[in-house]
Amino acid sequence: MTANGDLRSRILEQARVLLLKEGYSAVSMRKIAKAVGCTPTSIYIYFDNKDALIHALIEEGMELLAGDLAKASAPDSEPRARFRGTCLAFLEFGIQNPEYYQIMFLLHPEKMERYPTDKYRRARRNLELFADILREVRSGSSFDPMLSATVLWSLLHGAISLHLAQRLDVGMPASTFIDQVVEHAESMLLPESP
Amino acid sequence: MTANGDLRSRILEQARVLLLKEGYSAVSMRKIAKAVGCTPTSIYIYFDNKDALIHALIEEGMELLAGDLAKASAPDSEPRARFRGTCLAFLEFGIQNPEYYQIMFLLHPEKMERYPTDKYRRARRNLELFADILREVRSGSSFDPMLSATVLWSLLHGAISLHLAQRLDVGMPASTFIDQVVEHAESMLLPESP
DNA sequence: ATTTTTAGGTTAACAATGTTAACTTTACGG
DNA sequence: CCGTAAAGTTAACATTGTTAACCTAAAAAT
Repeated sequence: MTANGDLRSRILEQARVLLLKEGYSAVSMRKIAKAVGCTPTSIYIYFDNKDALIHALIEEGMELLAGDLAKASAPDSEPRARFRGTCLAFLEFGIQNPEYYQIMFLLHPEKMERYPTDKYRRARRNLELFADILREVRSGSSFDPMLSATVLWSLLHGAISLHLAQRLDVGMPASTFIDQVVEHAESMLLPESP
Repeated sequence: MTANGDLRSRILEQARVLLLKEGYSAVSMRKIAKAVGCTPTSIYIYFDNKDALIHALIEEGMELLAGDLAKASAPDSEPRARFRGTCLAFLEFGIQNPEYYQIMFLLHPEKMERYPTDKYRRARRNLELFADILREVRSGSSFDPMLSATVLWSLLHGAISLHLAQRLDVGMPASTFIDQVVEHAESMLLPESP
């Protein structure tokens, strides 16, 4: 049974498929086991518990997002366009990968309490990416780049959250909303301090 | 047994206590029943299912929030101060009532799918409140108040979400972050469009 | 070559969950 | 006093995450 790919990766694959196809609540140890073709207990050989399995999926998502952001923030264009592109990439990721985004950033804290905090260093890396661009554009003026990046992150995260939770007005096209969010984000580039 | 307050309100009360004391996942029909002193099935006489019970708690939270915002947006002060106060009130509500905020705005869509959309009219009412203040300050300039209010909502909601999920840098004081968020929110009042 | 250990996997079970069918009790109108 | 409807309970079902005990096959040790 160890012939065709190790069981661990097959478990992860089917968990991801189930997650993307039927949503988070449909992901149960028994369903994954059935899809993989093993027993539920076998999963516990490779993962301490369901949380650990979900965490592995979070890792996958973080990898994906990091790739998207790295591509968008490649330093081959003007900083302002790069800023805009990176914001858009983050928003796009959330909208196009709702399940990934959900388990990465929207899961109940109580369910994710056991998630090791140091794994979120990758998230911090993304924050630094935004801070770098802000620093580049707003050089000189006295401001805290990481603080501003966090506020920017709040805006983007909130926009994705509301969109995914379908709390936005149905009469408001998503693209219009996204455009407005990015446009507002760009106001962070202006060094106005009245 | 129908002497001391109807069972329905006692169920709600204990559900709220449990929610605030032990968090969402600790709220189970059996625990509520035990706390109230009835059987789990009795709850189903007054609530169709667990979701319906949670929805009733959401109603409570909406009431609370609406009260806070109404107080903060009372038209007895200057519009800009009112705007700042209303933003702060929303942020404070989320931070001071994490469990309420969680079930109101952060619950998994799949778990809340059955929540009747029209109940969120109260949330829309809050949005209109922000839109009104924006309209008042930025009168004249061509802009969509509801769209801007939604972007503002995204910022506030994202800030609360990240704070509640403890995703913010531990070295960053919450008050500093909140201040920065409000300060940035105020940039929406400036009619600059380059 | 034979025994022992160990890693990988299964069977069966436990406790907790939301929910429901069937039964009992209580109250009230005729 | 009887019947009916509401209020509440008992006992169960199906599903969940998780674990203890067992099995099995391969590798290591004697």
